[in-house]
Amino acid sequence: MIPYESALVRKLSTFNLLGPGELAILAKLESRPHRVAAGTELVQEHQAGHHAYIVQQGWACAYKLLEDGKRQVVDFPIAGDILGLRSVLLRTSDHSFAALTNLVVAKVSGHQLIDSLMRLPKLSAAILWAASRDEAMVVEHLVSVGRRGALQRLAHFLLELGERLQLAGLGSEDSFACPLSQYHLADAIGLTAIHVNRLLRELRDQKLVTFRAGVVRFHDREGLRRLAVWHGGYLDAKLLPC
Amino acid sequence: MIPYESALVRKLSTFNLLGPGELAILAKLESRPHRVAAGTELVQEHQAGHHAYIVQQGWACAYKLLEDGKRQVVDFPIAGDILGLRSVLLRTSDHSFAALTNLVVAKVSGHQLIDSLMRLPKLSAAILWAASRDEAMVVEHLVSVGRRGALQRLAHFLLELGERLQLAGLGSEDSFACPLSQYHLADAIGLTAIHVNRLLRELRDQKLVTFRAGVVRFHDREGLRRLAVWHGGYLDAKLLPC
DNA sequence: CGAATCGTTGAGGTCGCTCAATCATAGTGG
DNA sequence: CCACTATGATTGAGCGACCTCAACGATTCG
Repeated sequence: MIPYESALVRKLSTFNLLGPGELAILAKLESRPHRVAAGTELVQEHQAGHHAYIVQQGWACAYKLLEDGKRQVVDFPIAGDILGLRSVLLRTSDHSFAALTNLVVAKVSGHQLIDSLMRLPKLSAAILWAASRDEAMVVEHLVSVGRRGALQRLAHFLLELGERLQLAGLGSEDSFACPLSQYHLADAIGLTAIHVNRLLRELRDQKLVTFRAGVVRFHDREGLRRLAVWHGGYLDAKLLPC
Repeated sequence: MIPYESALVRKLSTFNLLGPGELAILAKLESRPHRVAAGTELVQEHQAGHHAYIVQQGWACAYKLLEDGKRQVVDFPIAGDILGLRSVLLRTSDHSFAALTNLVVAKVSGHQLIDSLMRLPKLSAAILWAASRDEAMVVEHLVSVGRRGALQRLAHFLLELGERLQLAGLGSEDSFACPLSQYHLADAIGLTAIHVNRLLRELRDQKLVTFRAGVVRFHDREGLRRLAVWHGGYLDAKLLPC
C-alpha cells in the first residue's frame, strides 16, 4: 500500500509552521482512513458535533436545508479540507455534510482534536489560518450572492473552484474534473438549476468556459476573469510571518 | 477613570477557559483604548493587515466594495468583537472596516496577537471559538441572501441583531438602539434601500417590529420569529467541554 | 427495458430593481 | 435667523432578471 501523501499537510505547509511534533500529530490524526460512499450524510444539522473529518480524497458538500425544501450550499470541501471543525468547536453543527463522490476521510474525535490544538500552539495557528481562509471564501460567496449578477456570479464561482483545485494539485491551467450537477451549482450560488443551465450556455457561447461530462474547461480564462471581475489572492494568502 | 469592563472578556468567559494568565494578557492587549470618529476607515481592502482592533464601544461596519460601486456588508461588529483578525492571519485584508458611530477600540499589532496566541493555547482556543461563531453568522447570512425571500431575510436580520446585542448587554427583550440607516440594512441583506423601506413598512403594518429614530422595537417577537423561521442557537453556542 | 437522474428548452409570471420625485431633519456658513 | 446643503425616509410607476411550471431528450443503472 502506497503511504498517503496528506493533502492537509501539503496545504498547511505553505508556511513553515509545522515541525516534527506537528507532523507527527497530524500523521496520527490521519492514520485511519475511512471510506464513505457517495451520497452518505456525514453530519446532520443540529446534530451534536462530536467528530470532525479530514478529507483525503473525493468531494463533499456542506449545506443547509430550509424548511420549504430550499438548499444553500456553503462549501464543497475537497482533499485537504477539514469537515465539521466548527461543529466540534461550537457544540452542535450548524449545517449538514454529505459525501458527493466516494470519499476517503480520517475521522477525528472532537476531544482528540482540541487536545492536539492545546498541546501544539503552532498547529493551532495553522488550523486557525486554514479556518480563516475558509471564512474568506464564505465571505466572498456572500458578496457574490448579495451583489453580483447571475452570470458574473457563476463565472466567479467557476474561477474560484478552478483555483482551489489547482492549488490542491487537482486541476490544470485550463481544466479540471468536476462532479457537480447544475443543481449543485445552483444551490451554491443562489440560483435555479434551470437558470444555471442558461448561464452555462451563455458562457459557452461567449467561448469562455464549457462544463460538459464532468469536466470544466477554460477556453479563455483571462476573459472569464474580466467578466467576473476576479481579484484572486484570498485563496493562497500566506500567514503573517512570526 | 472607571476601569473598563472588557466586553471581549465577558464574551469569552462564556466557558471557563480563561485563567489568570489569559485574563492578564487580554487586559494588556486592551489597555490602551483609542477613540475613532464616526465615518473613519480603519482598514482598507487589500491593505496589508498589520493590526487588529478590539471593539470596546460603538458600532463598526465590515464591508466589501465592488468596482461598480455596489457594497456588501459582511458584519456590524460591536463591543467585544475583534476587527481584522483575518487581516492579521492572512496577510492582507479581504475587506474594509469603517467606524459607524464614534468608536472606542484597542489597537493590537499582529505580532503581539500571534505571540499571545502561541504563548497561551487556551486563549487560542477561545479566539478560535469566537472566530467560529463569526463564521457561523456569515454562513447564516449567506443562507439568507441565497435562499430566503426579502421579507423573511430582513426579519431574520433584525432578530439576529437583537439577539447579539442582548447577549452583549446592549439590548432588552423588546428593543435596542440601532444606528444603521436603511442603506446599511440594504447592503447587509443584499437588497435596495428603497425596497428595505417598503419591507420595514410591511413589518410595521403586520405589527411585528418598528424601526424608527434609531430604535428597533419588537412588538411581536414570537410572530417575527415565525415569519423568519428563526432557529437561534448559533449565537450562544458553547464550546465543547474539554 | 423501466426508473431515475440530469440536462435542455419554452412560455409566462413576479419579486425586487431602476428612475424620479417629494419631504423631513440636521448641520453649516453667511 | 435664513438660505443652502447633505443625508435619510418615503412613495409611485414601469421594467427586467430570474423564477415557476411544464415538457422532452439523454444517459446511466439495476
